[in-house]
Amino acid sequence: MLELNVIRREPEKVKAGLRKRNWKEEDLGIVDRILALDEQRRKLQTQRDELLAQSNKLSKQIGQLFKQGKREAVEALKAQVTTIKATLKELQERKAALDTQLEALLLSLPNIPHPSVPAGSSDADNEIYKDWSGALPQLPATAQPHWELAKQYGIFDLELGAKLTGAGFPVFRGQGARLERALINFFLDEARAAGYEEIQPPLLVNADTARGTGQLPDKEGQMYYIEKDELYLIPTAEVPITNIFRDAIVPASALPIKMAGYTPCFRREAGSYGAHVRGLNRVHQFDKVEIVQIAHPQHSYEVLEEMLAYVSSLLDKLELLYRIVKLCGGDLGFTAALTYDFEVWSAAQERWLEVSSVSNFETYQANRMKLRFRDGQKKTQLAHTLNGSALALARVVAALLEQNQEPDGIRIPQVLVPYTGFERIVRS
RNA sequence: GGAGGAGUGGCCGAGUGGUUGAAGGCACCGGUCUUGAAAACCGGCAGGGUCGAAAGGCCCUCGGGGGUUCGAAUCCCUCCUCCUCCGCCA
Repeated sequence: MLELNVIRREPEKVKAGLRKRNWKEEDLGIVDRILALDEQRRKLQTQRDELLAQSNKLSKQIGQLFKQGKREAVEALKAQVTTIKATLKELQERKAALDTQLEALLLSLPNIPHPSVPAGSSDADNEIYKDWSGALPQLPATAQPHWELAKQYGIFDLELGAKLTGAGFPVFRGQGARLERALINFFLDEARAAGYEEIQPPLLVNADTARGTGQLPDKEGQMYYIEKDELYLIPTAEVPITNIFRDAIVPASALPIKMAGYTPCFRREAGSYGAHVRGLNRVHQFDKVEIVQIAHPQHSYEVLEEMLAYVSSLLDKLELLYRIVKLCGGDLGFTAALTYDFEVWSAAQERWLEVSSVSNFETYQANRMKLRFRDGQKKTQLAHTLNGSALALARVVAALLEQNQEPDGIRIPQVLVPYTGFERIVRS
């Protein structure tokens, strides 16, 4: 949620941000509507507060008079307060209505893109931030996409998942399951070495938590919802981990706070069709290690760089080819100010697969969560939140399988061997 | 799931209708003292909204919501959470 005082102070900047997100001119009026509502709300509140002050004062007097036993005076004042209360009730109702309206409008406003975010309407307009420098490898003509390899080597089984649950729920088996577990452990160990506290959060969250990071109300349809208990399955560990600090005030000296956690992620997303969703390209449940940082506003972009370097180091260690893409205004998520995607080269599919998304949300999430820090004096200030996948497993597995396929098996990157306990995946 | 108990500021804890946004203690911050530190002493120390150039004023918040009352941390209703016992269970 954008800060109201930012909208008050710089409405034009907010509108410019919305334009970058390709909002139509006629929709920008929301900013003015918010300002108008805010103005009304403040007026109403001033009136209300004055009446409350009067009534509080009279009530205190009544208390004193009562002690002195002045019954008639008490009755007269009581009548006065009752009159005030009647007016007050009406004001309260109007204010509550305004508050609700204002809140709804504020929730519907996305974050303002960082100045460096390129213009554009779709992923085709994203800027290549760091390209793969070498030549893309040519696999032999016999090379298989990962879903074929999965069948040959018994790595995962989507049909079996469909039997147990439905489409998009892979069942990993044998060496495939061990590879999955190896990657999770590798990523967690790396994160710990980089100074992240390991977190194991709940996989189900309540509405307050889902709202805090911005999944509600914007992306309600993307989450699985358990109606009976009013709980949501997490689409990413970002949600519970960032919300650890919801309604918290931390000392400035504690920043940056670094946390990492492994969780399965659940996505209902309708998705597209065809080859782009085959195999592990797009599934309803996948594993991911997420890194989250809570940073001082002055340093959050340095932190973002640090996170980029960290994710790069993981991909380097896994010997995967990747590039980094800076998302354009049209592709940028609702809550992010700046996002870099990491895309890994899927050799057999001859396309780039997104394996990580690293974002700075500035104060957008913090404002919803009331996540603040206390600076030098007494004042509290909203912190910046950042997160990134480090990494999303399913697609990393897809790329690893394809890139490392050899006639007699699939080679495991050196760094993973201590985790898998085997050097090759072979036909069973 | 059943029965009982409890939820007060960063923590402990007093407070059962009238200057209580809340005693006292701990922690923390500043100061005095000290060569320095500790101890002792003095002072400060909730968040938010709103008005104001500022100083400061006013309003809201004692688990959440609603109600009774001129007035509620204190009474009533409801929901949530935690604890104890029983049941069930990985």
